[in-house]
Amino acid sequence: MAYWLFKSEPDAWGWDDQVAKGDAGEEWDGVRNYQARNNMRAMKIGDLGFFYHSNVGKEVVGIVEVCRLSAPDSTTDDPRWDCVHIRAVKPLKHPVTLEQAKRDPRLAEMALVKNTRLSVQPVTESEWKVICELGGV
DNA sequence: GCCAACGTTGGC
DNA sequence: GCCAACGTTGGC
Repeated sequence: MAYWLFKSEPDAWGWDDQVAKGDAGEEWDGVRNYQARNNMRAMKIGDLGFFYHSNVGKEVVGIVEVCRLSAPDSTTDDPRWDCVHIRAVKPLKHPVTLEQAKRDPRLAEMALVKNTRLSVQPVTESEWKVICELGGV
């Protein structure tokens, strides 16, 4: 079981939009970055991830699950890009802000803190537990 | 709205 | 294969 983090600007695609898709989930399209794509290619069905709101909120708001392996991105004809589908699992009781993550020494090495521009990131098991703890899950 | 950080592109 | 120019992301 691996853990991940998905970033989205809530104005474009937010947690509420994700929840509205229900168990069917939704294609995580639009990624045009090799590192992010490679992370998605490494995902397996059932892997869990955090749903992070960038720009507006700057906080982890929920937990999602990978429900379809990486496949061609329907928003482009460029064969280089593909993406997984994810579905909402549950919200965090208390969203965990970027500020909180920066303040917690246990999260100092987290990609969210160190590599702010990567839109799909791996999360270690210990980081996962810390965020869940802070989020009241 | 600005700008720093970073990734990608393209000329050489 | 290097590196300058450019575009994009995302925090502030």
